[in-house]
This record gives sequence, structure tokens and C-alpha cells, in this order.
Amino acid sequence: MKKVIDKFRDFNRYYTRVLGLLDDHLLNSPYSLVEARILYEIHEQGPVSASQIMAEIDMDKGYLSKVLKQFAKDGLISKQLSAEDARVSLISLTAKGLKAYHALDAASHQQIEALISALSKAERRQLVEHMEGIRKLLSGSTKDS
Amino acid sequence: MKKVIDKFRDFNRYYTRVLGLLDDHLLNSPYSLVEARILYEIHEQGPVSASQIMAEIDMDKGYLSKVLKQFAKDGLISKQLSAEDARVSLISLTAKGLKAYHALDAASHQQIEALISALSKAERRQLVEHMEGIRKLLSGSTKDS
DNA sequence: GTTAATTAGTTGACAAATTCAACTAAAATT
DNA sequence: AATTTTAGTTGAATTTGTCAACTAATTAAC
Repeated sequence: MKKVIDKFRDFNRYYTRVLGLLDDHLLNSPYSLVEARILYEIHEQGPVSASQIMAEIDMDKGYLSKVLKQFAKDGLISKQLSAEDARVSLISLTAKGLKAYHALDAASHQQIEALISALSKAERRQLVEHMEGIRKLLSGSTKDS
Repeated sequence: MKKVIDKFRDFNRYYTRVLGLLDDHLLNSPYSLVEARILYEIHEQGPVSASQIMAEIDMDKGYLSKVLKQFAKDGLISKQLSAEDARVSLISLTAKGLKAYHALDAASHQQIEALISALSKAERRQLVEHMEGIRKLLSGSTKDS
């Protein structure tokens, strides 16, 4: 009988693969994983600073800066200087950015839908319970470092 | 009340972060994520072909070839031509490779241990049940494409 | 309230990771 | 025997990510 930690690690390998399969699909889009995630955060958090994005997604600030620069160049986002702190720009999605986000969102949604298509209502409820259970058990250990 | 798919996606974002934190720790080692995973597969599957590794980890064969080349150069693996099929080499860990694997394995083990250190026995059992529950519910949908 | 230390973000140079297509050689198919 | 497929390699190119140095603004210290 395997120990808890080994089972945990088995699951991590398994779920890494699930996430990989889901992400693959995203490759029909012109956006990388991180780009998609950044668009998501901007959409989610309304006008948001680069620092706030960094707090959500762990990534190098230099790299983030470059991705945002490209987004701006592509007309996906707009920046507005913060009134309280002139160092920070608050970033929002433009109409074009919102459209890009929606496309990614819809694709991702469909992916998951396909993944759970065979599950009954009860099974879907169980699935979500398992996910929330894991999160509950691990939270406290995964607070922002 | 959020729908199942949205909760699924929430969990994916959450768990991506958990995996990211765990992987971070691995950065004290001289090996990248994929390298660690490849070492794991070689250890797990005994003498194994590059193709078999590719079946487990989804990655470009050219890239895998290069990583394996470097492993060989570093003395972590040895190759032996397959008796049945002269195109394939069967890869094994050398003593040095095994040592490298064990170091990674121990570090990863400790990481998880730290993550669940606050959990009681019952909670750990629940955690594993949730993980196995997810896997059971999703398997069939996640067969090799 | 001027100096020092932090913080937000940018930039360029660089290194690492990944992709891709062309290639060799062996095996399987027709 | 000729063709196609499969395993693996290689080099060139791109993408991705890191790092340190930098500017400008804010906060803390004295």
C-alpha cells in the first residue's frame, strides 16, 4: 500500500498531464499559456497594476513587463497612470483585448465541457466536491509565500 | 452559484499554482522540471526507449533526444541497443543517474511532506480520497489522445 | 525636510527551453 | 523489391524566460 505522499505525487503527475492536455488545445490560439493567464487576470481584476498581476501569477517582473508591452502594441490593453501612485499604471482590456479574452475563455470552457461530457450530474457534483476538498485541506499551506 | 465548469477551471488555476510552488523548490537542483520527470520515467520503467518516455511525457522527440544526449554526456544514463529492433536504444540509469534521481526524489518528498505537515491522519486520508476520486471520474476522458 | 532605502516598472543582453524540418537507418507494409 | 512508417538525431531558428542595471516615484529615517 502506497503512502500518502507517494499518492500525492502520483496525482501531481497525473494532473500535470490533464492540465497539459487542456493547455494544448489553447495552442490553436495566438496566445501562450502565460499570455492567456495574464489576459484572464486583467479581465478578472478590472484595472490592475503589473504588481497585482505578479501577485497572482508567479513570474518575473521583467518578463511580465515585456508581455504587457506587446499586449499594448497589439491593442489588447490600455494603461492609465494611477492617481495615488505615479509609479503604477492600471491596466485594462480594450474592446479588442476583451474579444481575445472571450475567445480564449470560450475555448477553455469547451475543453472542460468535453472532458466531463460523460459525467452525470451527480458525478459532476462529486468532482467539484473533490476539488474543493483538496483546496480546503491544502489551504493554509499554500498561502502567498 | 458558480457552474461546474467554472469551478473546475478555478481548481485548475489553483492547482497550477500548487504545482508551481512545488516545482520551484526543485530549482535548487541542477535539473529542470522535464529533466526531473525524464529521470523519474527512466527510473520507473527500467530499461526504456525514448518513444516509451515520449508516451508518458508529452514532449517533442527532438527535444527529448537532446536531453538524453546531455544525460549520457553527464554520465546519468547508459544506452543499449534493443535486440529486437535496432532502431531503438534502451535507456537505463547509471549509478550516478540513480543518485541524481534519489536526490530529486527525496527533495520532492520533503516538499510534499511540508505541504501536508499540518494535516491529521484522517485529513491525509481524505486528501488522497479526493485525488483518487478526481482521477477516477476523469479517467476514460483522459486516455491518450 | 533632506538623505537614504524601497518599490514599480522598463530595458537590453543573455541564457535556457522548445520547435521544426530535414535527415539516417531500421522495420513493417504492400 | 519498392514504399511507407517508425525511432531517433541534428542544426537552425524561435520563443521563453532570467538577470542586472536603470529611471522615476514613494516611503522611511534621521
